[in-house]
Amino acid sequence: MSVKIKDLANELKLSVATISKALKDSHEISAGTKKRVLDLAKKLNYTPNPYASSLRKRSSKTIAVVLPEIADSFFSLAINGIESVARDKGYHVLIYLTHESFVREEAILKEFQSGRVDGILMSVSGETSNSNHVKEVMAAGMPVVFFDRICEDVETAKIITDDFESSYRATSHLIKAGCRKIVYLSTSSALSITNKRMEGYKKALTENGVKNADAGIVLCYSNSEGNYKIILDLLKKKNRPDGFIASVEKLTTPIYLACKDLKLAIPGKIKVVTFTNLQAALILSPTLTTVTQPAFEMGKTAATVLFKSLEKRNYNLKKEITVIPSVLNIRDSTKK
Amino acid sequence: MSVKIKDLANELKLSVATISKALKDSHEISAGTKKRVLDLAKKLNYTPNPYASSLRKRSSKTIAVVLPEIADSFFSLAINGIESVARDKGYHVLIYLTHESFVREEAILKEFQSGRVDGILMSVSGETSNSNHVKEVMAAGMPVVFFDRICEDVETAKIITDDFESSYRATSHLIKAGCRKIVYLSTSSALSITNKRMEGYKKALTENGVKNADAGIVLCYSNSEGNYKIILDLLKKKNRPDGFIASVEKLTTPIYLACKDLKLAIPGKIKVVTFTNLQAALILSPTLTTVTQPAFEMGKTAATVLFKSLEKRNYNLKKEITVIPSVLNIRDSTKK
DNA sequence: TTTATTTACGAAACCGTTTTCGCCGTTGAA
DNA sequence: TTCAACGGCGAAAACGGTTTCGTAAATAAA
Repeated sequence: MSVKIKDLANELKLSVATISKALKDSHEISAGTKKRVLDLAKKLNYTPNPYASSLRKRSSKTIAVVLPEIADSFFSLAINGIESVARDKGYHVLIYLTHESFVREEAILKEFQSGRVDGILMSVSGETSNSNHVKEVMAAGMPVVFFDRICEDVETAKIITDDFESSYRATSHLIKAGCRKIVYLSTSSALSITNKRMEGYKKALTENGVKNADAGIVLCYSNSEGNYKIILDLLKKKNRPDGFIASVEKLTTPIYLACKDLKLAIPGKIKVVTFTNLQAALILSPTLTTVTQPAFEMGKTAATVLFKSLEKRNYNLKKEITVIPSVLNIRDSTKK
Repeated sequence: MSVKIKDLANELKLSVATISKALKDSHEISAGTKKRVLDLAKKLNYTPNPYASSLRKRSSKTIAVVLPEIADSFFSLAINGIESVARDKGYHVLIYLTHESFVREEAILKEFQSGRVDGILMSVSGETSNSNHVKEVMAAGMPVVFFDRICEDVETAKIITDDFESSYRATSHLIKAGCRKIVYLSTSSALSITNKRMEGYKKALTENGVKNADAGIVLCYSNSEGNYKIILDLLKKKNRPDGFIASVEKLTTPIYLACKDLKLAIPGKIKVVTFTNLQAALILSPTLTTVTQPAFEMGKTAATVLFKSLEKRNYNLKKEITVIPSVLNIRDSTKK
């Protein structure tokens, strides 16, 4: 059994109250006593029981990070950002994966009513179209900060990137490179970021005289083989696309594979741009034009905003939207 | 303030003891009472305070995962595996990143003396050569399961892959493909997995008559530009290597870039194999021969083993070493 | 009928900290 | 000299569950 305050108290002939105060450098305790306590604590290797303290203080010094999955390099980087500031602030971070399932997301959030965490950072699942579960936990006094995949109708802080603009830029770039039949490959249609990206895509098209911009939007399922098949079929059509804009990282492999298998040259026959943070974009052949999101920074500022609200109790999280721009890295896959 | 057992007790004119027992379906409580309690609990949206319960039961239903970083696709997959079984078992998972720093790792482990978690899954940092911090927390009764990057001198369960054999296979494959000057690109020399891989590499070389196998081992630093420079310099030498075996994923990009910049054809002038789980290996050009580790499975079984020891108190973690083999995916980057 | 056992529940201790409040002795001001 | 203020500490009540133990009534065994 580990050493507790009581043990220190017995050893030093002091009360537990005194020990507790001494350990947190209270002004009520004399310098001499403090030193005796600290020395003994170090000697006996005392570490406070976090659960006792959390129970009494009604604060856990831990936050939850709720994500769809970590398969994507975006979330890997985001977690790194989150963890780095959490560690600075002395917070612990619990991680929960929804695996893109709404019911899981609901179940996870419901648990947070209990006060297990002091705050929540989340990126919603692809199935999430309803935000009652989030509103409920917020109504119970739990601060929530969204990053990347947000719920637009929930009034709280949101850290996003310029999905509309970057998609608009990427699409415009394809058009300037000579594409006339650009297909936007999407996954979940429920997500606000997907929709914003689609809007950016559509705006670029309509600005360039394309009537039916919706026609170029193709939904891709989750599993890898299915997506390959979809893309392959697209490319086999007589009126095949001459440009792809892939809204998620994992579509890159099926696109490149399908083009290779059909011997369609990139960028000769078809140009490609992907939303991704993969470093390997540099060594694909051709090198891949990407929209890279500021994943690390988004995680970092999401955490920073959350901690700000945890530290100052009257800090208002509502309506605070931070936009960190993505960058379009033009490479060979969209060469004229 | 959220609803607690006392509230339920008052409402139903029962004692808190009865409520507590009813909620966990104790045989001491009649079916009728149980139903009344459960119904009211659901109606009032009661969620138990985890800290109160953890304090009393001296178990937290949470585990810690201590990792170097999540930059690598290996750890992303491993976390997915860990989380999936943790969720099944009703456990929570705290995540800690050492960023390859030994002092961080020490500080993190020290915190676990307090009983914040019931068990630890870890993959040690690249700087970790000494295992006292692990032994210390284990001496305090905390179960630890290593996966992938283990401490060999700590007696506990370890989930590893066949680093020696897979490296041996990869190197032999390069030799069979005609390579005579194979360089092994390593990062941390402290890690047991790095060393095992080096041993596999050396065995393959010496079996094939190479005298000074150590000469082919090159240490790469952590940052990307530095590694690029090292590789570039290697390739510029008059007696340049004709084969690379890269021990970590992140070396892939600098290798391909350097070869491209020097116009050295892969696999014509130099053949490459990398330890990686990157899906993009399929679409590199040439496609990359890889040693892929069973990352998801390793995470999953590490968690499974840990939970087994948590459930049965007398379960012996010592000496239980599980080896899950890696697979060598032969692709074009090592073509004859 | 008496005794033993079971059923269904409550009182209270307990987990390890934090925090309020009160006490005693010393010091400063009046 | 008296009273207020203060410094340094301890007693005890929280925090919200869990668990042990006791007990009264109901049932079973004798």
